[in-house]
Amino acid sequence: MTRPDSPPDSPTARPDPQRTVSLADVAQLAGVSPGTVSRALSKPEMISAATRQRVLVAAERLGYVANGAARALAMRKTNTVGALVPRFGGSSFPTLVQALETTLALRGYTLLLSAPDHARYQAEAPAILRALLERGIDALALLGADQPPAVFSLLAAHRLPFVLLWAEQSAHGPCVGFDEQAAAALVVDHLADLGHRRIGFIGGRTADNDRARRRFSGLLQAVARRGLTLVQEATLETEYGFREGFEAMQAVLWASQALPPTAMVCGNDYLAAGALSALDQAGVAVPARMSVASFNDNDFAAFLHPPLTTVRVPIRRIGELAGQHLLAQLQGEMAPQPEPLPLRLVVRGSTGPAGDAATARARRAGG
Amino acid sequence: MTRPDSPPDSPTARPDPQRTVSLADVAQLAGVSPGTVSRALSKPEMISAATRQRVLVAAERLGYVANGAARALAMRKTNTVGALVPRFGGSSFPTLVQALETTLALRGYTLLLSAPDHARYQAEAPAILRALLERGIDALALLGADQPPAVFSLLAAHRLPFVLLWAEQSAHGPCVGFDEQAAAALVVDHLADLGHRRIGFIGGRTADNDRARRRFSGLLQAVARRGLTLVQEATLETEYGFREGFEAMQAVLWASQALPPTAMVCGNDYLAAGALSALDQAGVAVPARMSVASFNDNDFAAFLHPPLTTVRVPIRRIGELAGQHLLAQLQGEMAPQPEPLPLRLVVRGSTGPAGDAATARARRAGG
DNA sequence: TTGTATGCGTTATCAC
DNA sequence: GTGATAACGCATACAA
Repeated sequence: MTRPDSPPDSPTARPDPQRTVSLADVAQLAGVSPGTVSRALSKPEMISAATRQRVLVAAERLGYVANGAARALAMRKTNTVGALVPRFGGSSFPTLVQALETTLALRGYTLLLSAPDHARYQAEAPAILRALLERGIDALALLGADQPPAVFSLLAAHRLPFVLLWAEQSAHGPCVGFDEQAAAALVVDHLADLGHRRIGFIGGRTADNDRARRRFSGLLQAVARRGLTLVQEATLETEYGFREGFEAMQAVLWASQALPPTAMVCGNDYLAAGALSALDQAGVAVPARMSVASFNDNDFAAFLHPPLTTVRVPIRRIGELAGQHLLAQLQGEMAPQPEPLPLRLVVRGSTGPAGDAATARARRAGG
Repeated sequence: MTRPDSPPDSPTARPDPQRTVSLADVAQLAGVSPGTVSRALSKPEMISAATRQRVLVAAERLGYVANGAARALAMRKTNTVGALVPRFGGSSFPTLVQALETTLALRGYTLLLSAPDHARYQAEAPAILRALLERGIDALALLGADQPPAVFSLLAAHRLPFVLLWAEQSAHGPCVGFDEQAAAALVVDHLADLGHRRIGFIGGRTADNDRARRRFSGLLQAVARRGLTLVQEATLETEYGFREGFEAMQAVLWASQALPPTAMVCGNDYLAAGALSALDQAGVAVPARMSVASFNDNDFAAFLHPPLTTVRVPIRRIGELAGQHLLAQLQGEMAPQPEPLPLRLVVRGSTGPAGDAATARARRAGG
C-alpha cells in the first residue's frame, strides 16, 4: 500500500475524497485484512459472525462497491453475457432481449448489448464481435443462424459459450427456436380448410435472415401440399414494419387487381397491421373480401381489428430458454433438453372466400 | 511470468492451448517488450513503423484480443455506459435504447443494459444500480425523472456522469426530453379548431411515470385553455400496449354511451392502434363519428387506418442526444446546449364533430 | 477463522 | 523509440 494512511480519527473518515473506496479501505476501517473483507463479502460462511458483521458495517459506512474489473481480472470471468442483435427498433427483438436480460439478471449476470444495423454487421462482424470479447463476456447470444463466416471461428477460437436465438438446427452451435415450417403449415392449413385457393404473402427479406427464409419455405411447402396457388403478384418481401406492411399491401392490391388472392399471409404482426390499414383505406372488407393471417411475434396481432387469424409464436420463451441454456453452460451443467416450443393457432373471425356459409361448411369438414 | 516458456520454434507457436493469449505472448513472438506491444496497439504514433508492423503481425497471428478487465483496472475506465430502462417489450423504449447504443458504439463505448420491470425497480433500485456500478460503467442513462430517492445519492456518491432520458427539467440532473405540454397542446388545439368540444383520453399510468403525468397535465391545461370538456367517463389510465388500448376503448364506449365524446386522444400509438380496433369492432366510424388523435412514439401511428392525427415525438433523437451528452461529459467537454426537440403535428383525415363541412369551416377559421 | 503474498493483464512512469 | 517496473483492486493458495 503506497497511499499514506490518513489519521484514522479524522472527522469524516474518508481518507481521500477523490479515490474510490476499495477493499483495503474497508479492511482498515474494520481492523481486518483485505483478504478477510473479500471473503466476508463473497464467502460469508468462511468468516466468523462477529468479524463478518464488523466488515459489513464498515463496507456500508464507506459505501463500498466492488470493482468488477479487478474481480474479473482475478477470477477470469466477468459475469456478463453479450447479446448481438441487429437493429431492433420496431421489431419483436426487444421482447426477446428483455426476457433474456431478466433471466440472466436473476442469476447475477448483466447483459452487454450490441445492436448494429444489418449492413454494418455484415460488413464488420469480426470487429463488432471482437469489441464484445474485449469488453469481456462469459457467453454470447446471437440472433439467428445466419452469421458471417468469421463469427463462428472467432467464437471457437475463444471457447466462448454461445447460443443462437430464434434459430433451428444449425450445425454451428446450439439453437433456441421453434419450428417455423410448422408455424407456416398451421396458417396455410387453416386457410385451405376455409376453402381459400389463391393466397398471397408479405414477408421479411429472405436474403437477410434465416427466420424469414424458413417461414417462407414453410409456406411454400404447405401451399404445395395443399395444392394451393401462391399468387406471384401478391407475394413480396420487405423490411419488417408497420409502414412497410402498409405499402406492401398497397402494392399487392395494385399488382394483383386482375385476379387477386382471397387471403393474405403476413410475415409478422407489424406487417399485418400495416396491411390491414391499407385494406381498410382501399375499402377492401376484411375478412369478407379478403382474409388476413399472420405470425404473431409481438403479442400484438391478436388484438387487431378487423380480426386476424394468427400463429402465436413464443418469442419471450426463446429469450428465457436461451438465458437458461447459457447459464447452464456457464455452470458446467448439461444444457437443458431442447424442449420443442409450442405454437398455437388463434382463429379470429376467419372467413372462407365465399363468405360465412362456405366457411361454416369448411369448418365442419376440415376441422 | 510464472508460466514456463515453451520452445519458441514449436510447430503451432501456441504455448498453452488453454490459456488466453496476452500482451506478453504477442511481445514474445514479436521480440519486443510488453509495453511496446501495448503502445503499438493503442498509441501507434509512439512506435516506429517497423516494430509496429512486427507487433501487428504477431498479434494477428496469435489472434490476440485485449483483456478489457485488465485495461479497465489500469485505466480506471471501462468504456462502457449503463442504461437503466424499465421493461421495454412492446414499448417505444427499444427505439430509444437503439439510438443510444448506436451513438455510443460509434465512439467506442458499449452499452450495459439493465431492464428491470417497474415493480422490481421501485423495490430494489439501489441494488440494481449497484450491480451496474460493480460491473463497471463510466456513465449511466436512466429513463425518466422519476427515480427512487436513493438513486441520485448513489450517483452523486460515485461521481457518475448520468443523464435522464425522456425527461424535462429535473432538479436532479441533466435531462434530454421534449416539451410534453406543448405536444399535448398541439393535439388539443387541433381538435378544438375542428370544433370538438367534448374529448376523452386514454393514457399511461400517471403514478408510474412522469411522462404520462406530464402528457396528461399538458392535456388538462390545453383543455382548460380552450374551454373544452374532458369527459370523465371517457378518461382513463392503463398500461401502454395494444391490448390495453383496445380494452380501454371498449370501456370508454360503454361508460360514456349516454353522451360520448366526439374525439379521443390516446397517450401513445400502441394505445391508439388498440383503440381504433375497438372502434372498428364496435362499428363506430372513424373519424366520422369519432375522431382519434395520438402521440406517435413509435413511428407507427402515422400509418394507421382509419387515419389518426398525431404528434410526432422525437424518441430516437432523445437517444442520440443522450449519447452525445454522456460522451461530452466523459470527454470533459461541456455538454451540448440543450436544443429544444422539434414536435410536429401530422394531420391525417381529421374531421370535426359535425362532419366534413364543419371541418372545412373550422380549418379556414382556426388555422 | 484470519493474515500474507502473489498473480490476473494492462497502462503509465520512468529511465535509457 | 524502447525496455523495465510499478500500480490498478480483487481473489485465493498457503501459512499461521
